[in-house]
Amino acid sequence: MAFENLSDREKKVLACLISHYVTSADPVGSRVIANKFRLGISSATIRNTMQDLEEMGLVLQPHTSAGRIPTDAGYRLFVDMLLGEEHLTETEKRVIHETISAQYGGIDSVLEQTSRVLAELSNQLGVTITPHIEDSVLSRIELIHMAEGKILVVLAFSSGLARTILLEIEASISLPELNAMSQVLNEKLSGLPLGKIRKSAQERLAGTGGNPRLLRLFLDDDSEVWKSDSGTRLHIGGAENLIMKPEFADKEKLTEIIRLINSPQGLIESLRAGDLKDSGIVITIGAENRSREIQSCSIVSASYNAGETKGTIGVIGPTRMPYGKLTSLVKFAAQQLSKVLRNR
Amino acid sequence: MAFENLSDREKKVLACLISHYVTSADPVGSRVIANKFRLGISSATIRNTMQDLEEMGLVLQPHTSAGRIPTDAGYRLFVDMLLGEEHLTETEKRVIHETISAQYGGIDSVLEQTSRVLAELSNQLGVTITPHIEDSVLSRIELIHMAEGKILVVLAFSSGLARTILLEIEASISLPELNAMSQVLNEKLSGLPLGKIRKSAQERLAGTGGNPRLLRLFLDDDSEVWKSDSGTRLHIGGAENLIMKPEFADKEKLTEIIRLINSPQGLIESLRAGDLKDSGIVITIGAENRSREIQSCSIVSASYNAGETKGTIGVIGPTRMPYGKLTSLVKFAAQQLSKVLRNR
DNA sequence: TTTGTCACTCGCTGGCATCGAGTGCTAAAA
DNA sequence: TTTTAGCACTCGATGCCAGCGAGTGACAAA
Repeated sequence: MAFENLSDREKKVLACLISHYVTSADPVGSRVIANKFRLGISSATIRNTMQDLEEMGLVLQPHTSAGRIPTDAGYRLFVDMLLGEEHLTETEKRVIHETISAQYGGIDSVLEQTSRVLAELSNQLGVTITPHIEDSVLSRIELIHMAEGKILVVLAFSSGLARTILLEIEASISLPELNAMSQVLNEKLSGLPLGKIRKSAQERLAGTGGNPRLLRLFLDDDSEVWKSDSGTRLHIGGAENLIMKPEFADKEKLTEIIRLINSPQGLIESLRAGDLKDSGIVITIGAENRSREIQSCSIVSASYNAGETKGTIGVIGPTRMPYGKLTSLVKFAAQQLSKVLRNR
Repeated sequence: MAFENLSDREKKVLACLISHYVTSADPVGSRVIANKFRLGISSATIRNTMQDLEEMGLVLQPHTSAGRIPTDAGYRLFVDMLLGEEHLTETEKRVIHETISAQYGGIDSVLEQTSRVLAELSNQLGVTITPHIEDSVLSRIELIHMAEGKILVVLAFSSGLARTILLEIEASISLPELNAMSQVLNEKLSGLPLGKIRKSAQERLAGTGGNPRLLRLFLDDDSEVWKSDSGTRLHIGGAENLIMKPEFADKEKLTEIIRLINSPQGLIESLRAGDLKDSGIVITIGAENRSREIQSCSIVSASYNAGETKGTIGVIGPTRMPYGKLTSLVKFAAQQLSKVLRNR
């Protein structure tokens, strides 16, 4: 759709309408725009313009004799063409900085705090995903005998990330066997990215001897050890922020989104979807989302760097959200996060 | 309060009232009880009885000319004296059994599944806490060099539980130094329960030499390594179940409880409180709860065994809950969980 | 092309009467 | 003495209706 031929006035009216609707949550009438934004045109003119916008599918009337609200397409146009950068206040920057940096306890703790600060400052859902280790390079693998039949596998990645997997094995494994296996794994696999290891472990480890039962745990294509998502964690903060929003006055809707929060697989995909395209901010509006349950919501997300790999953070809320503000927020938080993780 | 002198009839009426109210959520009138439960007495008699119950503070009227609803004290009496064991259906037992047993991926995954199945079968919040390792005996401690300035500490407990802590240290530590420290720690500390280690690490490790910077990480009273709660995790399932309950029609209430779910420290304490007293089922009703935010809710909880230590599982919902059913449910789930964890 | 004006639409609000579930009380019955 | 039937009364819930007002579309004037 070629919306470039929107007149200047049409753009302005759309922008004002969205800007007002985002805070009021009520259909916006021509008079409100005329009074609040002083565009130098009368409400009657604005009415005509709004009629045009409606024909283009950018706004709609919930019912006759109501004001207009933006459609998904309206938001899209706004985000693509009309979005002005909104700066964060110094206070906001400071809060983000302090929250994200002053952390002990590893990356998980940092990400949890980040999701909270995102939620708090946006008054939406704040979401963070642990780094996607698919392309992370394995620097070292350690096997530790925990108890009879239990082996702890520690994967250390050159990005500084660690992942532990507890394996269970029926056979009893002697310490020398374990050490031998550990050495073999390091020789054959370290220096390779995890994704490659998963696909080629079978060939690379074939014929290396060692305890066959133990070996088998590392060979399978779907071995727990090499699954890149097995340790992926999603932190979600601010679920309470959604409750008060009029969009979720309907309990069915609320139920749906709360359920979504608790079964995060789909959400992880939705959030990561943007990563591939771009390393900057990705905004997904309403029905553009893949999973049906979230099609009345928008996502503003960005990637952060953790060593050589990337993770995703973002904000989720109803399509009626302050895109400009959230863009700055998410961008700044992602930068801070990358900075903090680099200094580790 | 001596409620033993309740007449047989009063007990019956209270039990019927609660039983009906639990499913209807509406104040229960005398006529409903007379018709539904066929006690052989007229509604007028029941009215008189209910008046007596109200004087005793066991039921109350939300407003004149409404039926009665149970008070916290009413539920308490019901739970203590009138609770009949309600058996689970075979289907329910099977679902629990299958969900809890067929699990890979360590105890965390099992507990998460457990919280979900509890939520699903109870239609309330299902909650599980990881085992309380305060009294767990350390069987082995391993130090692994992850990256420059990063050391992974692996604690293995004789119960078969493992915990990993990522430490950061400014100094660069050589491999021999690390191994030496590891050996010292094992010699001095293994065989001791974690709680004791925390209190006495300073004395026990004094004068053992080794890299002082490294050593210091294990000496502090509040060292991350020995904190028994640092790895405690709370799994909560079924938040969506609460939304539809009339008790949470008030958005403020709902907000409060959702917020509680996301900041679980208080919840952990509330849930563990019962553990100390008893190894069986603990039922905490309404205002009996410590933390204010949860005083309109009840908790049905039980301990499970994980080796020599214990954890807690439970169900949380409005005081209007089917205590009999939930008791059986939580008890059975705890048994299954203990069984599964023993076979690991 | 823009603006002022006006008739019209339609959701929202508040008042009012009605309904009915449920009670407490009293007097009769057991 | 205890239970029951009957009855007047309370009070929240429901439904209806009128009035309000925000907002529109259309049209004629600027």
